[in-house]
Formats: sequence, structure tokens, C-alpha cells
Amino acid sequence: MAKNNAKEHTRERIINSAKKLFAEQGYQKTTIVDISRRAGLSEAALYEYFQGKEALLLMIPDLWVSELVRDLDEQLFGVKGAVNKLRKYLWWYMRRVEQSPLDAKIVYLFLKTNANFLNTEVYSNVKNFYAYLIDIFEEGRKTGEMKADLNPRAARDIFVGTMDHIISRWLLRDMSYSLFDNLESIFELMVGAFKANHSN
Amino acid sequence: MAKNNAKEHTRERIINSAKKLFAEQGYQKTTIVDISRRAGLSEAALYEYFQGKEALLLMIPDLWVSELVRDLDEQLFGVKGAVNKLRKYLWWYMRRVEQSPLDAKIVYLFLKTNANFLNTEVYSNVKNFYAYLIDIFEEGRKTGEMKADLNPRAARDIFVGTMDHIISRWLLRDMSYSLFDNLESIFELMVGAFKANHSN
DNA sequence: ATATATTCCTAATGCTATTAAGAATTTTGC
DNA sequence: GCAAAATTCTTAATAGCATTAGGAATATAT
Repeated sequence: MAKNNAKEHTRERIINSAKKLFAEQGYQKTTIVDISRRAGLSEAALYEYFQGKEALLLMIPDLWVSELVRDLDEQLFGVKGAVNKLRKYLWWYMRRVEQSPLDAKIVYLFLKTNANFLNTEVYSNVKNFYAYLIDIFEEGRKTGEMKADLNPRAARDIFVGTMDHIISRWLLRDMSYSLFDNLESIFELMVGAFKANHSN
Repeated sequence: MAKNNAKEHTRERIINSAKKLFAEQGYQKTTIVDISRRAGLSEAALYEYFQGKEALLLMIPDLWVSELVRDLDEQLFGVKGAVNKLRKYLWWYMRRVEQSPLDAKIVYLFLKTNANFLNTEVYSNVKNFYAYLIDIFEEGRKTGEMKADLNPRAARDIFVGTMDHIISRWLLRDMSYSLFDNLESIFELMVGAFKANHSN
């Protein structure tokens, strides 16, 4: 028990060191020595905990994204209406990104360029995450809140694309402004594409 | 002259080798030896032509994007109406991506994660490229073809985000389907957000 | 035809990920 | 409590790769 705690603690120290360094300096410029020093270990000891540098990179978004997926259900529980769900989805996700910029940076800037991305467990979690949107659009279509001929996949592409674009820019610009700037007007504009025409 | 031709030819051979290898195996897994072998040189000779591996990476999108910017004006010349311009913009760009998937892969998957991206000349070209959209939305707003209260920057974020999302997915999936699948329905849906309501 | 500049090569150099070999420490079975 | 086994750790290789040194081969110019 003391053992498992200690081991878990060391593991976390390594992950946190890696997260900070990857996000600060990028994956390539961060060395195993940097990470192990910051975690208070020799570099060889790190290999007792992780298979290598790439495995360590993949571990970070794995933890973050699976926690996000767990949280999503709860966040949308009780929200009524497809448009309200969409809004909640966007604001909630943006806040999570704002709260964990290091994780977000790794997912958006390093993970997606990794050749193994499509084979990772992270990827299947990300898919779940986006699949939720399909359900929301389906619901909106069925209840008449959204266009009767709405193509849920097309709508999802627009929604996800816009969201990811805003986040990527924010990360590239080093989080120097609020993620929520202009979010309202972008959301309103985008939702205008999905909503049924109020012929009043 | 013979000299300059020869030099230019070697330069191009190096760029083409790098382009192919970066796109195939990724930036990290491609070595300078790989590139120089394929170009028929020793690795040291390559350094007569490029400062290093990263400079070589940046050269590729630099050439591509600046050629795109040059072409854009001509392509939109004579197209009437903001929505028609938007459509032409999207279809033209998708075709260019389809025709130069190696360049596109490097821009989308390797360049944007590079810490120096914002300081490159490529970046200012990309900005020009996207700035064009602002003009189109302004025009649409003024002529009444689009909403009177349209926020051009918000509209651009939606348009660019969606476009980039579709392209990134296509590249990650190894270009295994047509980029134009469903493009029409996505475009129609998106444009619905921008167009003025026809109260007829 | 010699001097100068260019393009190129082989052989370092130095950095970094990963592994080897085994020491120090903790855990386990008694 | 304690010896054996497992674990966690360290220093010292090893090997791959980007980049540079030093100079040879080739082309250019006067």
C-alpha cells in the first residue's frame, strides 16, 4: 500500500513534469533528462514507469480526455432542448480547455500530428466525445427545434471545426486572451445554420 | 547560367525528396540522410542549400502557400456575388489540396504545431489567404445578400474552422476518400448561417 | 593557366533516447 | 525479525541522428 502510493506518486510526478515541459517547450525540445530531473529521478528510472518518450506523451491526453468523457454526461444531464445542450456543450468544453491548457496544448498541437493518433485509445474517446453532438442534432431535428432536413454529420463538422479552430488559435497565441471573447456571437451565428426557420 | 540552373535543380531535388519523405513518414522519423540519399547527395552537401532540417520543413509550405495566394485573385476574378465567391473559394481550395496532398499534409500536420509557425513568412501568407474571406463577408453584408448584422470575423472563423477540419480529417485518414464527399451539404448548411432571411 | 569560388565528400562532434549491469531499498513468506 | 525475492534506483554504456570540420574535386573568372 505504501508501495503503491509511492509508486503512484512518482508516476504522477513524472506525468506532471512531462506535461509542463511538453507544453512549454514542445515535444521535440523536451528531453528525457529534463523530465526526469524535474521529477527528481535519474533518466533510467523513468523507464520503469513508461515505455518511452512517446508513450509518456500519449499518456497525458489519455487521462484528460477520458475524464472529460466521464464528465460530459453529467454536465448535460437535465439540460432541456437541443440548442441549450449545444450551448452547454460548447461553454463547458471551453471552460475545461481554459482550466487545463497544458493538456489541451498537447492534444491539439502534438497529438494530432502523431502518426499513431488514430490507433490510440485517446482517439476512441475523442470519437465518443464528438458522437454526442450527433445525438444532439438528431434530437433537435426530431423535436422540430432544428431544421427537418438537417444533416447531423454536416452539422457536427461545422460545430467541431469551428470549436477546434478557436481553441487552436488560442493555444498558438499562448492563451493571451480569453477563450470566451466573441464566443457568444460565433455561437449565435452558427446555431442560425441549424435552427428551423421561425416563420413568424 | 549553367551553374545557376544546376544549383536550382539540386535545390528542387532536395525539396522534393524532403516533401515526399516528410509526408510519408512524418517530420521526426525522416532523417537528413534519408533526404540527401534520395536527392543523390551526401548529408553534408545538403547544408550548402539549407540551414538545417527545420528550415527545409518551412521552405515547403512557403513555396506552396505563396503560390496559392497568387492564384487566389485570379480564381475569384469575375465571380459575382458573395455566396458564389465563397463557393468558388471553397471548391478551388479543396481542389488545390487534393492536387498537392504532400504540401497540405506538411502544412496541416507539421507546420501548425511548430513553435516558430507564427514567426514564419508562411504565416503571413496564410493570414492574407484568410483575410480574403473577411472581404467577401463584408461585401455580402453590404449588398444585402448576407445578414445585415453579420460579424465577418465570426463568419470567417466558422468557414475556416469547418474547412480545416474537413481537410485535417482527410489527411489523417490518408486521403482514402474524396474530399468532395458531402461538401455540398456542408456548404449549404454553413451558408445558411450567413445568408439574409428571404422573407418571401 | 592560375587563382578563386562552388559544390561536394569523409570523418568528426555532440546531443539525446534507450539499454546494461548491478546497487540500494522495500516487500514477502516464514 | 530475517533471508529471499522483487522493486526502484543509479552510473555508465550504446546507438542514432543533426550538424560541423577540414579539405578534395570541380567549375568559373581573369
